[in-house]
Amino acid sequence: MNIAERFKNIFEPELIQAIESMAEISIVKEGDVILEAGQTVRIIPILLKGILKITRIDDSGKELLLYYVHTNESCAMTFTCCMQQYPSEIRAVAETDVEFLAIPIGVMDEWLSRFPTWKSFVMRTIRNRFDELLNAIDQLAFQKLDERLVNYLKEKARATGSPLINISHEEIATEMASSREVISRLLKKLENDKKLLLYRNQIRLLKEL
Amino acid sequence: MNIAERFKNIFEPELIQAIESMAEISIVKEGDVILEAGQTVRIIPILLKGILKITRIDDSGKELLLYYVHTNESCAMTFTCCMQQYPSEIRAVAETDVEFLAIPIGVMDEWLSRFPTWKSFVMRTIRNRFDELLNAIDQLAFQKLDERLVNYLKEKARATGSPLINISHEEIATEMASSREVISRLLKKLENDKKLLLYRNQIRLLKEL
DNA sequence: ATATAATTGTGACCAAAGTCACAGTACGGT
DNA sequence: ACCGTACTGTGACTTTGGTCACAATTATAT
Repeated sequence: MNIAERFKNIFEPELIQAIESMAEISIVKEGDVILEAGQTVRIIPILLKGILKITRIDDSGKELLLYYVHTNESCAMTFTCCMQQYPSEIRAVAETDVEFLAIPIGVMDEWLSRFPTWKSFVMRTIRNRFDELLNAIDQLAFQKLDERLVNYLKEKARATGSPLINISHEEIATEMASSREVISRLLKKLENDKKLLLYRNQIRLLKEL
Repeated sequence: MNIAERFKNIFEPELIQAIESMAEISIVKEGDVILEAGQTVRIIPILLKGILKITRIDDSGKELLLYYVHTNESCAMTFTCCMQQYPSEIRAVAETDVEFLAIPIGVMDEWLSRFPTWKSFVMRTIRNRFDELLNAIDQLAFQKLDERLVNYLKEKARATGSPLINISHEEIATEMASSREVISRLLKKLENDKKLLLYRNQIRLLKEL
């Protein structure tokens, strides 16, 4: 699908033209790091295909999943970072193979005044990310680990569109800033409760979950 | 201090004029709720005096302090909420007596395109609030309660500009989504370690903290 | 095919945090 | 001065989650 076709419902024609003339298409493989914490933000990504995973890294290297960026979405952090050339606070990794439009950050300021649809897109994105960060905070502050795990699995399934999740217990533990043994035990309990099925490097969520 | 004087370094003259013609000044007392979770956002507040406390409320009523809004600052949530008239995700309470400019949300969209200094103010605010939410997430995900408590106390002292904090253990427990007994014990330990002094409804932070 | 590495399962133990119960203390109002 | 209430301190216990140790299983590479 070309850019004009894809965005004709959310961006005005002049903006689509501007995007076509300024943006480059980037393609990265699953697992590739798009943006490392601390790096300076150089482009605004708009996803054409695939899923980005946004995580927060602790000084000691521990990690926590914040949210996913889906097709036709962008990452709010880059908007605000790029306005003043701040370094990134987060890490963005390709959760699947990913194709995205890379828009140079220099146009941000001008587009914001010039294109109403860009302004709404930016504001909508920022709002969604705020909500997701608040959701992460809710989970951490108010939920126990077993509830967080169920939520994590459901989100993962929703993001990938499949109840079959390919991941090891170790990876889950990392993304939830917990430890492998604890996750293994909680998963086993969920399996005993007929909420899911466990395989090696794979989990099948059942409708009971 | 009048508005023109106060904002002459961050807002352009036309914007200051616009603010003067559109904004009302509101005065609220310590403890007053400016915005309740779920309420629709009707104004953008810019603080002239005092401190706002922004908290997140759980379904079950549990609470968590997110951040403070200081003089000359605004709250990013309202920016993004008001663009599309969403209900508020957070509660805003006057931590001290507060005086603020109430700007009707209708002007937001136009000002964003029309005044470069308003655009930077909005973006800077959003960026700061993102950072603060990320900080809250770091605390919850990676720090133990005793470290969080120390951090909480330092923030409180910084916000109010005094090492003498007027608060009960119960209130601290609420704002940290913990329980009173645990907070009492941790505070006692900090007192034994000569990091602070405990009084009734009052805590004095020592320089050793 | 076999060795090696990665993954999973589990028991035992520990540490952190929450809960319960209750006592003692300080404060505010009459 | 006295009473009722809010606040603080603390011991005992429970739950949750993290750590250690080690076994069993499955995948991968040579």
